[in-house]
Amino acid sequence: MTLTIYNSLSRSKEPFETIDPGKVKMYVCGPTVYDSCHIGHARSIIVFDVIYRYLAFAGYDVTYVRNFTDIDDKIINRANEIGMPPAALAEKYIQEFYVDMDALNVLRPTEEPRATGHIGNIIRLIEKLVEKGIAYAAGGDVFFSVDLFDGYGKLSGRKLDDMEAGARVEIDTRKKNPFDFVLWKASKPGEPEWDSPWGKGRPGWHIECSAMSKDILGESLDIHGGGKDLIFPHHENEIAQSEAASGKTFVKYWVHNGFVNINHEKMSKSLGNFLMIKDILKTYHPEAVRLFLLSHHYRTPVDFSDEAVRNVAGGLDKIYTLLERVEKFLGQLPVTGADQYASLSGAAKDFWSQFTSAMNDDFNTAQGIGVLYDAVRNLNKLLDSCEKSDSGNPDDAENRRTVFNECLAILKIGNILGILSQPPNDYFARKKEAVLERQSVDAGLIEALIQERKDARKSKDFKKADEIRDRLKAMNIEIEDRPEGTVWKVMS
RNA sequence: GGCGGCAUAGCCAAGUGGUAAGGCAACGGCCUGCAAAGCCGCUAUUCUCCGGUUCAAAUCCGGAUGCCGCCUCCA
Repeated sequence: MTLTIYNSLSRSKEPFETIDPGKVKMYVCGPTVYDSCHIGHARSIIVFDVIYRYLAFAGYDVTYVRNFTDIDDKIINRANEIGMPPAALAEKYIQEFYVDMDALNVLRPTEEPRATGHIGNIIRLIEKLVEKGIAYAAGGDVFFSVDLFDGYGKLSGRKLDDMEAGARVEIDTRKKNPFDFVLWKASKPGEPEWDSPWGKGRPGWHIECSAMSKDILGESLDIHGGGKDLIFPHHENEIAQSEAASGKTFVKYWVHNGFVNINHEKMSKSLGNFLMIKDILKTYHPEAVRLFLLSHHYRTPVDFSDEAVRNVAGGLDKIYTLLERVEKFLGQLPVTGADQYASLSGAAKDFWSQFTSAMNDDFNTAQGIGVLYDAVRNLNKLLDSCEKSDSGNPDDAENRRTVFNECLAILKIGNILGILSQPPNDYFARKKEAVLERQSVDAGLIEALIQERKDARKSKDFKKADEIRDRLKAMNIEIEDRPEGTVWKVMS
């Protein structure tokens, strides 16, 4: 089955055919680095991280570019507020961005250009537009003339005539059309500035992406992604600039992810309900955040609530519990590697093929996660029968092969989704640490209580044993009496 | 005013013409000293409502209601 992708431009799913066979040129709008990243950034970046992983897995040679907008009004304003040079502020948040992304197990793109590293290219692109008569200078600024680009509005479905000029933004009288947007902005005293044919200034937001994508990927891209809110005006303007300059189709597939709401409300400054990644990760395991975001189709809105994430975190525990079980059974977990796909057989192969079918249908990770849980249940069942010597396949070697295979399929699915990346012990240990720290509970105390309970059980004092168990439960600690001894876990 | 989206069980959520995935929660069973974990079973004759097309509709078309987003920096 071939990959189909929903294209915002045609508003329909289309078969994915790359410009150059076997190669994918993908550009995704990265953050403007003036503040910490919030859960909305996380969704966008995780969605495209999974798309990147999947395309690479599918055998494409993917060049993935994600930029940093490191010069912008917001950065300058914020820098002035706190009395910091704009460049230093940008650098600070770029470093913070990497901390968040590494924590979320996001792969580094092929290239991560910064706007300030492409000023020369940006100026050349603007010059080209001015030469073509599509852009015009006015008092140190340069504007793009939307009336002179025929396709303006084709991505967002807007017609210039239908839009309310000046409805929410003051009309600049120097503009020929109120919807003309700025390509180059004259600098005010004390602001970061670069020399240009129009005087000292800095680039407008939209032109940065057009210039950087062109420099690194060329005039035509396969995929351009970003949040839904970027469709207008940002991506509409990118199309206008790039296509006006090159005369070629800028992007084949426009991919946009939906928003994250918080308790049914949009994140906004006025509500003060921005959830920053670094704060969320204090409470939830990063893979739980990934699994939560990916359990909704990327184009639909997601409502973030503690209850919803906690439910998903429970599901992740379940999968790691299985991995722990497999590790015990096999001695070690299978290692994922591209060459091992061929070895998948039987049920493992079926699950894997169901997963890729889901992914081939416009990256339907929600459906794919359903397959993952099916595979988990199946493998648990198999281990149940393996552990009972009187039933199941008596051939131990055959059982081990099957367990290995099915576990490999699960890990491969996890690898595409960017989860199940840790040894189960580390996963549970990390959860334990987080909770113990939050509740200031001592692990030694827990061990002591478990030992005390063990003694009580040995002497058949079940009343006392149950009391200890209740006491641990009150501490959010759950215990399991396994054949090999009692283990404890933190409840999600 | 213009453009667009969504409505599926107690909750979350897939499913875009062939007879309702999955997760969480609840309940019954196996297992267990009792639990937990795991497994099995059970949980939507039905997909906001009203019409229409079709042998066949949650899926397509028309209408109604409700919720939401974009048009301003925004992932």
